[in-house]
Amino acid sequence: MSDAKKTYHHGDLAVALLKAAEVELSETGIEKFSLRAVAKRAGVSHGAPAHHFGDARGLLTALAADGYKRLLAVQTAREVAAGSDPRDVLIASGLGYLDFAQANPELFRLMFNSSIPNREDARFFDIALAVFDHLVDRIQSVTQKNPYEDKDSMLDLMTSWSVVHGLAELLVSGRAERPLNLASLTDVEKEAALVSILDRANRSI
Amino acid sequence: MSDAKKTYHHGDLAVALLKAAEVELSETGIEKFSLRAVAKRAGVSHGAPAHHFGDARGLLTALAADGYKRLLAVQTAREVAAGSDPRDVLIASGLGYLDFAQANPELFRLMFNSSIPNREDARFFDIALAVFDHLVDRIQSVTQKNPYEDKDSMLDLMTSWSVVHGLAELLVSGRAERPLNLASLTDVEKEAALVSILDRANRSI
DNA sequence: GCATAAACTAGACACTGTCAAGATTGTGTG
DNA sequence: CACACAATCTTGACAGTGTCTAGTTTATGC
Repeated sequence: MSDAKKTYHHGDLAVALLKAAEVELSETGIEKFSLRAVAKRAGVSHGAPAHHFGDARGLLTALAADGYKRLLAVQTAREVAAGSDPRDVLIASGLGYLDFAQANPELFRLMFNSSIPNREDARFFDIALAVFDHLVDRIQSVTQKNPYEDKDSMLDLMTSWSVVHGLAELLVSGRAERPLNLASLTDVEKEAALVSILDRANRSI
Repeated sequence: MSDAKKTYHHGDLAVALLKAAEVELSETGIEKFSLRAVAKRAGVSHGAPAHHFGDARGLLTALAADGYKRLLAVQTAREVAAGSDPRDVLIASGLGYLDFAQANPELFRLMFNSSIPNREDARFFDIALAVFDHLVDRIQSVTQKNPYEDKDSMLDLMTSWSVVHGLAELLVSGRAERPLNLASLTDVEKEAALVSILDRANRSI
């Protein structure tokens, strides 16, 4: 966009549209998201996105899939900084989940709170499964059992996932604000509170 | 609607619109919700709802507030059937939360997954607070401390809320389907699995 | 160099929520 | 009972939306 000539053919409109869509999403929110506004933001006609993504749903599916990729990256970044104890790594993985949600609230809502993304889409399905399987690995490191084979271990996984996801939802929607008195907490105190919650829920593992 | 004469003035259009809105919501989903379709369903012109609810957001705020009332009712119904042990009552309260979510998935999503309802609206705010305070009571019965005053007790509350809410989200969105193999479970087995998850997360309380 | 495909534009269509103006009906006051 | 007034509802208009189609421009392969 910056130093690109204004040619008829954009060059890499697909990625430009994804970037524009994310900015549009984070600024206007998912309910007021407009495909035409995205096209305008990318400096292109309102019909252009169709050729790359089919329809609005296609664009948002691609954006959500990219979100999963970044979610996984944030989680693994947290994990490597956590040390080697499997339980610590599991908690760190959860903190990465919370990091991502708070840093990209509208994208998070697109990924989890809306039925817009097409979950049958291959690329979306694969990366979403990869994120789930990553959690499977984290749990297995703690329980020493494969959740896919051991029923109790899968229940542990669902417990762990539920609390992390639920807490993320409560944070993103602002519902955790008052109960946890977040406004008055430093970043360190806030993280301590979140760790404390994750820890309680995972104590039975 | 059934035996009502087709008069110019409807009589109780407000409640008729709420009912129509809920049917419309559950059938078409929140993303394709249409105010004009609701008006048509109620047999009234597209401009009629405005007089009772202002705009679409007003109608959906009222519907969401009604949802909170019913959520609370489902929870208390579960609780009275649970006995007297505070921990059992807390788990039962959570099961009521899950009951409501699964019985009214789109309404649940409207209440928690969208920024459409106006949370500053007095009626919405009051009933939502009542649901939260109900949880406060349930936790206090277990911890013997007031979460509003005792920090640890509030962290217990947030843990409990997070897991219930997160599990509800995973159920409603279909993400819990495969991991828990829900399709092959009887109702009794399914409830046992859910109780098991809630139990694990609340074990530290 | 040229046919063909890809990329993009521009206009049309049906649909949406909201607003304003007018028609109809209920209600309270004399 | 009559009548003014307010509440209720209809109708039409407006700007905005996503998607479709036809046409224009450009890149690519032979």
